[in-house]
Amino acid sequence: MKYDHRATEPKWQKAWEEAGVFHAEDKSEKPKFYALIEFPYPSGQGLHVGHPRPYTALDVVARKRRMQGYNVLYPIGWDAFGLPAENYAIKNHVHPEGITRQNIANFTRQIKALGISFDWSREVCTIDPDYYKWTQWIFLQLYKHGLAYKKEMNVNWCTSCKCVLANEEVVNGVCERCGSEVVHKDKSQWMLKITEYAQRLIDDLDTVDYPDRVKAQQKNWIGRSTGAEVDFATSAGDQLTIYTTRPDTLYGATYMVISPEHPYIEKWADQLANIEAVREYQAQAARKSDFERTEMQKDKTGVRLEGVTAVNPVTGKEIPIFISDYVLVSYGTGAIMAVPAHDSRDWDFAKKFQLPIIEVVQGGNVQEAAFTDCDTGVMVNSGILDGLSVEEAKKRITEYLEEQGIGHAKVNYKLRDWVFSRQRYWGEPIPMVYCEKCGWQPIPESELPLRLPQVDSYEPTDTGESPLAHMTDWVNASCPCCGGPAKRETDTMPQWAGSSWYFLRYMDPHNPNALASKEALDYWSPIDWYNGGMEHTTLHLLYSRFWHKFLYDIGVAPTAEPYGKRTSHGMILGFNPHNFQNLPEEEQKRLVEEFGSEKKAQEALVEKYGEMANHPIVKMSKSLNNVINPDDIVEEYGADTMRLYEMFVGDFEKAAPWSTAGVKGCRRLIDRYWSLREELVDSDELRPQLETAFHRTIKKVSEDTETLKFNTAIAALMALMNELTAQNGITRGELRVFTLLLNPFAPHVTEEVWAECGLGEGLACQQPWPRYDEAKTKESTIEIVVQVKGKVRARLNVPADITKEEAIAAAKAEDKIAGEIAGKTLVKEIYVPGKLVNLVTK
RNA sequence: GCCGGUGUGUCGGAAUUGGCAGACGAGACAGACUCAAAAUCUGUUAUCCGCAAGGGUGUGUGGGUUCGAGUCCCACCACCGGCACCA
Repeated sequence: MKYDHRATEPKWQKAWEEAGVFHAEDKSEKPKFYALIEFPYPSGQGLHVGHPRPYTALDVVARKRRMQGYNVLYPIGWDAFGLPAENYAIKNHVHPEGITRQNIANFTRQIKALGISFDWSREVCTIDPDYYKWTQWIFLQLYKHGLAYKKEMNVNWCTSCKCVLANEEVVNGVCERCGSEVVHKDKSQWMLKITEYAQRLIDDLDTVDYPDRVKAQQKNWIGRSTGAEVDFATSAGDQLTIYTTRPDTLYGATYMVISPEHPYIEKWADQLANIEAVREYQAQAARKSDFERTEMQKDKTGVRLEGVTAVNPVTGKEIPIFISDYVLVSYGTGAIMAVPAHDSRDWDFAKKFQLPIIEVVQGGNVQEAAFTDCDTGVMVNSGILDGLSVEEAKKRITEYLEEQGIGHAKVNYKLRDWVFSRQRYWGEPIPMVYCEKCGWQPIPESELPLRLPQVDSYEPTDTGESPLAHMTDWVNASCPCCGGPAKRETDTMPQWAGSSWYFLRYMDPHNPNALASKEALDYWSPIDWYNGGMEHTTLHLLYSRFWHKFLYDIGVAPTAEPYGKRTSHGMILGFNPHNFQNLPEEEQKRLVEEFGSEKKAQEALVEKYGEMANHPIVKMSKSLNNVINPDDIVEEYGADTMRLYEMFVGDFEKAAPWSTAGVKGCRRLIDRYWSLREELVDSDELRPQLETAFHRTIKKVSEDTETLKFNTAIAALMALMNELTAQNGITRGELRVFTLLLNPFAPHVTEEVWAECGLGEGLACQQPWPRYDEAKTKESTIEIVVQVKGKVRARLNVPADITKEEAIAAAKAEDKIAGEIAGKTLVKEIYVPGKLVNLVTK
């Protein structure tokens, strides 16, 4: 009888739910294990085949942990505020909450059909007032601790979303979400002082188990650099302070540059002979979008300030000051000393404006190009620094600046404070009111949650005002301080707010008095294993670490870091139907005939479909018609097959293309497993000829599931299946072990076999995980390879405990080897235990 | 430009970290079953020379270290991800 997944899978899903086997216990003698996946945004498209990959991976781990005797928390929830729902709602004149609830229902159905062992009793949803009450509460704590402030800022503005963006949300000068142009606008915004945590966000990476690429990317984003601030005297009387990472090159500073937004320009306006030209340049710079600015990178522009000059504090020479947009107002002090000899940007600028280039570090030809090497050069033309190395000179000059009181060592970060308000409807209201008399005031905690009001129109406005601003009933409030009239903040929080702490709510999801009880937080923290996408490394992952550190500082969270271990999965991609390699053979032939060669044919495809045609594997998209719907796979092959395939498709950490042929291979494993029942032998033993294979497989599967090598774990199960098929029949004991090993990957069919064959009491997923005996993973006889001068010349079957001398003697005695080495001098004999003998002759 | 990563059969990918390259799966080919097809089962499947036994070559390229290199070192090429006028 064929395995019928359509009947079997829902049956067991229901059985698990009724038995409540995946509920985490609040109080338990067992050790705890908290596994977390990034909770999904419930989009209108429904589940993508990419979603189940991380869910299944941690499900395998969670199920195995339960079998190993852990109290496992593996929760799920919804990151449900967000722009796509809002935009869809606007377009179709419906309320975003309604369609979001529908999407959640659809996601729930799809995820449940996969048999993931989530604890659904702990489901959380960021749009529930009971949930966002605590998101708002955290905001109030941040405010009370001086970490949230409102400030007139030059911010990123997405022209399509009509909304400000955090720096982390601007990618290559365009909006991370919609790809539209990002321009700069001055707006008053709520900001969170993530910069206050910059150093700790770097340092504590040493205490957590994250992939190196994640740590590197976060460090890179935070962008710590060390250098010095130096004061330059100016003819206007003001000190102009600059930041440099190369204080050693101070003697080579031949001019200065300040950013177009630098406040001194206004201050000096009266003294500037060419103020019109300066103003014109400022206006130009302001008009440029981020995208244009990066495009123009190489071409340096600027205007010299006529009427004000500075003095190099070590050479005493008078030097000019320029404004240029290659100096950013938001980094350092917004002003630099320019050392064209040793900085390529300054060099470009100096060449263009014919400024002097003075070599202060020997080792290059500074008239040809800037010499930026810090490791080899020796200081010259540098007074007290002459003869020193760059490293020594940095130290010496910083001491000197401090002695003279004109500078000091300084650390800078690229990280900026987090722009936290959005001019949109569908987000958590910011619990603040503005009173003419008292300024910004937090609303009392007793008034939380501050509910998002129902509105008729929530279209974003071009003026940059939130749609909530039209809701006068809601906007008008009283000041918690003086009782007078006040207005509510009408901007809402960004999507990243609710996801910055959701993992704490899972620990105690229904608590009305706190975001979670102290006992729950103490028991479950930290998260033992968090898996998520690389795309969140400098967004969600960084933001949530920041919030968690804050909650730790105010005594709410018990650990300084939220996640003990972080892993990342690769995306599931699709085949590009426009790439030559993916075309049907006949079509390939036809194109080669038409265009002359494969290369020409591919070029023609690029001509027709664009640059993207060059990539054989691409993201799935509707327009390419290569989207796979998980529902179809579950329907046709079953959830177990889907799960196995997602784990088997390739290296978990790398992107992998979906292949329906590959899915069939996984279904075959299930069918072969299913048919084992028909030859069941009533014995609890592992037969001797299979004992080693079983112990090895238990070891392999146990280990590989800990290190994300799900693909090789499944390969080991397939290999064991091949060995089983080669034997007649299968014992009850063998089927029991195989069933338990396969259970975390394919929970439904294994549950069915467990019950049908009466392999034990209770559910398969509640059995103890199989153990192996290290001694039994080794064969009694082994095959060793005999090499002569590193080339394989023979193979020998020998006892596993053979000594070096015996092995070499056996090798030499072998006919073929004897012939090879006859008459030659043996210069070396190498024996690698259990592996090989290598005889080196001359 | 800077940081991180990858490169292995027709394809997805293995290789206990320096020790038999190509596990496992897909595809293809052949055979069995079938009136036939599908499904299933059994074999073959890196490549070159050879009837065969056997031998040569082979992990992006070029060098090196080593008895031995996919793995380590140096240089380079290609691709992917992140950052990017951050002083």
